[in-house]
Amino acid sequence: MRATNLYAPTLREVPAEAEIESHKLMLRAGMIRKVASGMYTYLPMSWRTMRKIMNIIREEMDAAGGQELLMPIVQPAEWWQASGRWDVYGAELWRVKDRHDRDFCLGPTHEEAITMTFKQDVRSYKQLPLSLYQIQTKFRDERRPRFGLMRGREFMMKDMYSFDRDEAGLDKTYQRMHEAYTNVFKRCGLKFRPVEADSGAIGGSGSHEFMAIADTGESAIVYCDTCDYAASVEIASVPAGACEKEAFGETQKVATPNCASVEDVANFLGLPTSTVVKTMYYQADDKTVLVLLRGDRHVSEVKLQNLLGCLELSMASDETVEKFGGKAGYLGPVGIKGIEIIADCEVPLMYNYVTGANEEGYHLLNVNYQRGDFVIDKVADIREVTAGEKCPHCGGVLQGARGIEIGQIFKLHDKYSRLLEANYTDEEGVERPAVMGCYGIGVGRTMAAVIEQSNDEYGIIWPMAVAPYQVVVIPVNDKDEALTAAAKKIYDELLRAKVEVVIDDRKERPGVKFNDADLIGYPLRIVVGSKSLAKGVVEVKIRATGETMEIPVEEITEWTKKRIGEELTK
RNA sequence: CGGGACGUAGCGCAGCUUGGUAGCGCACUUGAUUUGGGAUCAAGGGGUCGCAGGUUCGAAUCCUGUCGUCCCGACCA
Repeated sequence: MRATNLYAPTLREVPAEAEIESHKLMLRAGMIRKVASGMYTYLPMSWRTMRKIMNIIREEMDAAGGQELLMPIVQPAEWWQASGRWDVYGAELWRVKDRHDRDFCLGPTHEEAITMTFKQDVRSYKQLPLSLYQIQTKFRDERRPRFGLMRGREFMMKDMYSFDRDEAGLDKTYQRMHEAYTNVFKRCGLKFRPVEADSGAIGGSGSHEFMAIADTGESAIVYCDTCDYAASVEIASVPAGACEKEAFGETQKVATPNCASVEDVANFLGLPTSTVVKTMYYQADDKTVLVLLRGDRHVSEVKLQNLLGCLELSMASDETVEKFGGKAGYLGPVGIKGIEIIADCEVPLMYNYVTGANEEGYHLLNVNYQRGDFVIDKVADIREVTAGEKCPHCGGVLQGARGIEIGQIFKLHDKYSRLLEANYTDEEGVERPAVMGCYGIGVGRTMAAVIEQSNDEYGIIWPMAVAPYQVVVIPVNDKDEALTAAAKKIYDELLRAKVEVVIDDRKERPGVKFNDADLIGYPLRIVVGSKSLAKGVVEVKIRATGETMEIPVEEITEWTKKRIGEELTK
């Protein structure tokens, strides 16, 4: 490709809308342009990379027994009503009507669609197991699209669905997909970790998220430094440690003016926040519950929602709180009746702690559940784990990190096959629902994650396997005919050798070409200059390491092919 | 959905407080010189100031509404 024809409109200045490095670089390198919030046009450079990532995914999915198909983006409302998700999915489901006023949605995922496909044609255990996948545009009307391709409303996703006869079969398929995902992300050059995760609105249990490690990641994870345990903080579970036994102190009401937060109270009383028990009212669908937690802990709303089995969970309003006898900012469990009280596992083990007095400006000291100061209806693990705690598997120390969720695998079991009646007949002639799994990869997000992990002050540093082009050839002076002819010859030879190469034949000064080459991130740069040419060599620069070397002109094609081969098998 | 901010040329911004008919840098076009890390000079082109009302002799500027965009939070495969 000649740079004079290449549609890669680079920018010197960063558009004001971009916040994180991958978004800025994709805009600056002329890879994407925004159409509306959360919707982008993929210009040729990003689409080449997207296609490479999709092909890596295809190869690994096919190797793991998958077969590619393509379902419609638009799906009838009836399918979603049948699975119950027409109501459950909420405002994120992008609903549309046709001219007859019939309801449809733009597919955010395809469990219903694939299950309906399956049930049309699969009858017998002899047809199982079966794994089907597609790579397709998905729509989710996100509340807050952000960070460019990281969280779009329209995005590219690979989604695979597996059908097995039983749980044992699903376990095998799931494991195989776990390995396939590991291969995909390795080949993309990512630093990543599979973590135990919540299965969310999709339903089912048993799930791993594949997290690309990056400080700008939206998800917090913990991982063990001595074993392979890793989990999202929302779901990570560490057993509550017993507290040192203390004698019950006498409960006292103390004035704590203007101390409406745990931190204020602890500072005011000169105590650590871990000696406070905080009280929160949550609205779970139509029901209000009271939640108790050690003062320095955070509620995992995921765990709480799973415990309560509710669709919507949010903090209750001040009016609701007061209806139950609470006083916002000074909440406590003592004397509260008529509401379910849920305590995190740590709370019943604590002694002599501080709670609100349900009276503005007052707290209680030396409160003890074990003495019967208040009641608890349910004890459960409802808190987020923090870095520094003990690994639940091996006792090592948990480390904290942030990650970009680039893939997730779920065990769906028979949730959809039962609801949509996707059954097969076994050897005994008994009809059984197929046991399903689903496996997603965000293609654009994977591309963004690669950039997020691999860039410097000059631009993108593409791993060879996903670079839009592998090599750029830069003639350094467009007036020197011998030089441009030599560059053209090298370019033609590389093309013949099936190298993905761009020649920067623009009438620009060398500095402009070098800067664009760094910004776009070609893994290899071949510079043809008059001084080196006089010596019969060209200069090669490796983008990733910055190292430069001189290669004789007649060897450059072979050298380049060899180098690309090495990079691709690394 | 709650909180905050911003919409002026393709991009980055100034002008708005104190109303007088729009400006800077980059990019773009033409010519000349220049050619190993974002050149120089000269001459050009490009904007219903997001949109709609209102106030005023006069609105980018003041008022009201509306749409869009971004950030933080909540939420989310």
